[in-house]
Amino acid sequence: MTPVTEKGTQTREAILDRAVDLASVEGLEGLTIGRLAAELQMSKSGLFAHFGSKQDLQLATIAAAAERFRATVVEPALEQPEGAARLRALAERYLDQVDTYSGGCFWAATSAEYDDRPGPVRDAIAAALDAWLAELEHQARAAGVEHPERLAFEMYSLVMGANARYRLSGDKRVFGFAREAIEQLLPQPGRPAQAGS
Amino acid sequence: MTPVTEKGTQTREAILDRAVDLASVEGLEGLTIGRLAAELQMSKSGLFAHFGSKQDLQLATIAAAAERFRATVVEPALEQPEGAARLRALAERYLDQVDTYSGGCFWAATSAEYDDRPGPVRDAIAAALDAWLAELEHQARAAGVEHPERLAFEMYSLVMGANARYRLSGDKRVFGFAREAIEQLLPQPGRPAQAGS
DNA sequence: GGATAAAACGAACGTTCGTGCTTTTCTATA
DNA sequence: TATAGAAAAGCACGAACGTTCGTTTTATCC
Repeated sequence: MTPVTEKGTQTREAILDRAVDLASVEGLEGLTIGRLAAELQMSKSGLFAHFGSKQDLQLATIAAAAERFRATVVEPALEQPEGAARLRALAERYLDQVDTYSGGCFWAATSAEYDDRPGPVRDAIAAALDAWLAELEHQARAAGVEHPERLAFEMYSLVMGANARYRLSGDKRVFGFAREAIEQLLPQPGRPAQAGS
Repeated sequence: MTPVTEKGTQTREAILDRAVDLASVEGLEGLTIGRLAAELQMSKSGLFAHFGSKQDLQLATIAAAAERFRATVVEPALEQPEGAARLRALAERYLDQVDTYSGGCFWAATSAEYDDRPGPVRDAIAAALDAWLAELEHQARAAGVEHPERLAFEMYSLVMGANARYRLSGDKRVFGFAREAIEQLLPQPGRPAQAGS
C-alpha cells in the first residue's frame, strides 16, 4: 500500500504543529529541541535531523504558524464580502483564536521577542505581520473608510491589545471592549463615515 | 567623610539601570548574569552577590523599570490637570519614551514573555500593567467619558500597538496614527461625547 | 592607622543548550 | 521477501547557563 504522504513528511508536520503551540508559550528561543523531542517522545537527534539547525526549525515553525493563521482566521473570513463585513469577520476569528489556543497569539509572543534581533527569523516574523496589516488595510480600503492605513493600525492594536490583556489579566471583558471599539471604527449601515473624520 | 550612599547601593543601581535596558531588548530570560556582568565590566560572582538568585535580579529589574516608567511617563504628566489633558500627556510621554529607549517598551517585551509562566515574576509584571491600566481608567473617569474602562483599554492598545509596529517596521507614522486615534476617543473642547456612544 | 565588614573576584560545579557523527531500525518498493 | 534508502536513535562534544565557594581587594568606622 502506498501511503499518501511518506513517514518523514508527516513526522515533520507533527513536529511543527507542536512547535507552533510551544513557541506561543515559550517563545522561539524557549522552543528548545530537547523539550520538543521529549513532548513528541522522540530523540533530540532524530528530531534535529528534520531541520539541520535551530534557526531552520524556527523559520519552519513561523511558516507553519502563518499557515495555521491563514486557515483559522483569514480563510473563514473569505465567506464575507470584502469591506466592513470581512473586517468584522477577521476580527472575530482572531479573537476566537486567541481564546482557543492555550498559548495565545503566536505573533504577539514572537514579534515582541525578536523585534530587536536582526536576522532571518525577525525578517520572517516581520513579513507575516506586514501581510496581516496589508490585508486589514486592503479591506479597509474596500470598506471605503477615509484613512485605511490608520484603521488597519487601530484594528491591529485593538485585537493585539485584547490578546495581551487577556493573557495577563484573564479578564474576558477585553474581548467585548475590542469588539465595541472596532465597531465604532467601521462604517455603519445607513451612516457612511467612520475612523477619524 | 561620610558618603551619601554606600558603594554597594550605587553599584546595585548601576546594575539595575543597565538591566532594564538589556531586558527590554533580550527579555527577562535573555537577561543573563554573565552578559550583564561583562557589560558592566565586573565579575559574574560579584554581580550575582547583589541579588542571590536570578529571580531576585529579575524582580529587582521589574521594580527599577516601574520606577523609571513612573519618573519618565507618569510624573511629568502630573503637570496637566486630571482628565483629558492628563491622558493626552500620558500618551505623549509614553510614545516619546518608546522612541527614546533603544529597546522600546520594557513592559511590552516582558509581559509577552511571561504571560504564560506563572510565578512571582509574572505577578510583578501583571501588577505593574494593572496599575497602568488603572491610572488610565482613573483619568478617563475624571475626563467624564462614558466608558472609562473601555477607553483605558483602547489607549493601552493604541500606544502598545504603536510600540510594537514601530519596533518591527520602523515606520514612525504609527505614532501619528496612535495620536489621532486617541484624540478621537477623548472629549473634544466644545463637544462633550466620545468613545463609543 | 588598624580592625572589621562589605564588595568584588576567579575558579569550578552540575545542567542544559545546539550540533555532529555513527549505528540501528523502519519502510517502501522490485 | 529481499534490499536500498530514509528515518530515528545513541552518544559525545563544546559552550553557556545559574550558582557556590574560598580568597582578595576595597570601604567604612573607632
